[in-house]
Amino acid sequence: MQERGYNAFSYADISEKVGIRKASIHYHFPSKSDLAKEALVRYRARVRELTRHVDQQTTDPRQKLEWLVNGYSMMLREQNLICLCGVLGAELPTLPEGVRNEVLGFFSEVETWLSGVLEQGVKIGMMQVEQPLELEARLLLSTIQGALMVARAFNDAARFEQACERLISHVIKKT
Amino acid sequence: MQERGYNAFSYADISEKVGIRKASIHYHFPSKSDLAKEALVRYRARVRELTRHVDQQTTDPRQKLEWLVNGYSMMLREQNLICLCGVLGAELPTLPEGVRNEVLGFFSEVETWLSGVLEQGVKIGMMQVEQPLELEARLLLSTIQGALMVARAFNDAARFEQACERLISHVIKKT
DNA sequence: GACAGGCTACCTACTAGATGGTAGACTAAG
DNA sequence: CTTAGTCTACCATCTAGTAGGTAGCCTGTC
Repeated sequence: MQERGYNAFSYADISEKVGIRKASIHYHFPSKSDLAKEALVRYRARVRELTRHVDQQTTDPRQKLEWLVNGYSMMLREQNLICLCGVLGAELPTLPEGVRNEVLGFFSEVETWLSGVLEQGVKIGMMQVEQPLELEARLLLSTIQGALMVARAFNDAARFEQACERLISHVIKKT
Repeated sequence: MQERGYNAFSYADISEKVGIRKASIHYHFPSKSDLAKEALVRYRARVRELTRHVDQQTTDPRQKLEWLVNGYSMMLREQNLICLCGVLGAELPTLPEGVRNEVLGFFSEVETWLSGVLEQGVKIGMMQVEQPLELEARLLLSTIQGALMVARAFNDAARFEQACERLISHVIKKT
């Protein structure tokens, strides 16, 4: 799903990969939207875990941002994958409502975390933002998603890293 | 295709919309990839026309960027559509090769144009970039694509405009 | 001017295979 | 004996794509 999107994977694909029959997968996930929803719940939990871990490991806001970027960067380099919600976001009008809501929830959650990081950076005088934090956070999320997509298209993970590095360095000015 | 992506539209959908039978569409576009390729050729031509028009209308590089952003913004507001190549980029691993190449070609072409605009801005002393123009152009493209996707997800075109405005104003510093 | 051949654009009817999903039997483990 | 998990076998529907036919138009030839 993360590789091919919601509309381009099937129960048969999964059946082949995990080695049990289609019907058995339907036993665990009655409908495709159940399956996708569960995948999203787990994906969100994983990302949440990463941000929590980062929050514990450092107080340096810039480093926090870089850690998130690094997480995506590794996924891109090692598995050629972009953000699950980036893929699904592009297919949004075709998704069942429950799935759509998970994707939107993910975006909101990440934006909220990013806002918090920026707020902290401003508070300790390390960053200087020029617009409401919320808008800065949205820009960060958008660029991450777009840069992942374009970088994978060109099979060039450096594109992603450079774009994020550039954005972090210059949109958030150090004083 | 621009709304739902490559994998979520069918000949039957088109047949219904244009009022001729599926087989007749196959007469004009034998395979789905032919159809998609042709759509991309025309989409690219449209965007190329826009950039050419912009190049003729103004020499102000900032205004040029804003015109491009405006083009997308209108598409988003009026038809709820994001960039065709943004949608297809997310599905890239599932696309036939010919289609994939058109998408990549589009990205390259836009990046080249953006580089040119930035170069001109630097030359006339209106902009000040801190990295190779190419990298700045890539950042712009990535943000445009990502911001379109996220903005449509939240059904909030202002998100797209704000993100682009923010990026144009601050990544490219006026001297 | 008539007529033959070819061409364009469409049609109906079909195919083989994939899709998400279900019914009901089997099996192993507690 | 129950139950969770798997299986085989099936279903209706949709998919891209094909075969073959037809109506109308253009063009070259007698």
